[in-house]
Amino acid sequence: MLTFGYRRGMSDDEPVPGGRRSRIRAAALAEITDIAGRHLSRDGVEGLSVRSIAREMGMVSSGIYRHVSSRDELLTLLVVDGYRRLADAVEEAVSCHPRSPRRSFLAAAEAVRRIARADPNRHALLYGTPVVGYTAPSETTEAAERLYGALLRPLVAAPARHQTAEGGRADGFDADALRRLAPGLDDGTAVLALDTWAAMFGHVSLELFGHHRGTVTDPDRFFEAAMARHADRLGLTS
Amino acid sequence: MLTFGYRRGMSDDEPVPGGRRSRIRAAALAEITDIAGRHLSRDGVEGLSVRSIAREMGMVSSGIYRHVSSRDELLTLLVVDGYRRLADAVEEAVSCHPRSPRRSFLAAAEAVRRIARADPNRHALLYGTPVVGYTAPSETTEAAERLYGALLRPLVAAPARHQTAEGGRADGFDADALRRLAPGLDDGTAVLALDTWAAMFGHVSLELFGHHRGTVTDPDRFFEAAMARHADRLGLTS
DNA sequence: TGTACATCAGTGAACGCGCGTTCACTGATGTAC
DNA sequence: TGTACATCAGTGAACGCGCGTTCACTGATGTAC
Repeated sequence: MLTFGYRRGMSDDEPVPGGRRSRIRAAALAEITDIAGRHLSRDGVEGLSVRSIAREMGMVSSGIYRHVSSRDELLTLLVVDGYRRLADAVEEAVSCHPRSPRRSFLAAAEAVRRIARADPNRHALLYGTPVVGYTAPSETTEAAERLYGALLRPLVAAPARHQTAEGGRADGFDADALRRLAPGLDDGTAVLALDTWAAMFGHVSLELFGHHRGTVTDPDRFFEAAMARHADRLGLTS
Repeated sequence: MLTFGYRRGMSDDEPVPGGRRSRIRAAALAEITDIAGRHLSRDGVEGLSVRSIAREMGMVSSGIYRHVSSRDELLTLLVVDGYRRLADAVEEAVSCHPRSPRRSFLAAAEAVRRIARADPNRHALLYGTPVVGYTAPSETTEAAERLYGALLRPLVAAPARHQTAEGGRADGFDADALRRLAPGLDDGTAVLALDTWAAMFGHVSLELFGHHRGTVTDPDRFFEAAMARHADRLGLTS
């Protein structure tokens, strides 16, 4: 659908982007997201409140509702932002090794862990206990898809190492859904990828949520070695 | 240290176990734990409150403090209980297949997932986002050890499939710590076991926390197939 | 066996806290003619 | 260019909520002599 310049009187109530007011508005929303993000990092989701954000902005709590319709919308902003950060980091890591799928894969895994460790409460928002009473809107899944696409990219080059029937359907998953994120992925690699993700996010969450105490002595090395084994399993030799 | 029958005047302020009063006391604590557990299952940790438990017991909120010193102690009770349930289920699953390590392993994994799915909020208490402001006392780690011991049991029979230097220390973990839970475990199996756990808890958490939407079509089959691949990887053939 | 005393489970009121959200409002800023 | 009007970001007060924890107390139950 094509729309021309003349925007006045359109049913869409968003003001003309680029106007002074809308720039100020955008800045305010950015400030809210920024403060909310810092509160999330510091105190976790439970410490995130409309009132505390308003307080830090030097504003009355009800004022926030000019920019955000509810606390849930605040959460959505943060979730989307969290996936964006992860996706950025992984895309960058992958693009550093254009000739080596194995190195790309390992760098992507390290990036996921690095970002998570840098901000455990944000990791917990994405991969920990779902927030009660909050149901993530579709925006969040869309944000996540860029991350998963980036994680799959190095695997498209992986040799088929595993047998799976009918596009994975007989094994309980849908290879085509993954292929939509990373065209060219074969079925057998898709299922190993899902398994690798489970191990990857599993390792990171177990570490951050305190389950490695006593057995894992050097988490950096441990994770690196684990991911190297998964690279082997995926047949990523170079 | 030996103690004889005469307990009156001991510095220990616990009453003689078996006395009428202590039986009533134990029953009250059991009721509190039971109600707390039901509230946890229904509403998650955040919905767990001293006041709501008191309300359901038909008691005034301050009365709970006769039995439990703080909300945190309540959490500890529930965490310990959660590990106990898991450990019970896994031990039973393992003991069903005394001749087949592979079947034992698979049954143990299924048990973990079954228990978690039966009570997602309880799973989240153990393996989800740590509760802010709560630091788990050593009782909880002790309770967890029975679970991990049971999970390792089938693997003691596994053939060494992996090379690891110096008891795993060079790879960032401590094989001896695991051997304390399951004597006879070799280093190479220990590290694969940790990786399998990451994948296992990873799969379960990703599923329960809503990250399988769109890609996993049949979670039962998917998990079963994933665990079968891990059994292969561990060299559990029979 | 009876009495005096000690224990202690449960009461009721209070303290002090923070939260999300609504609503009528003010006053500065933008816009149409 | 000047004026009348519309927009809308931020205010301030209020509603109604639930929470953990303390503390002096009552009264039933146990125990020692």
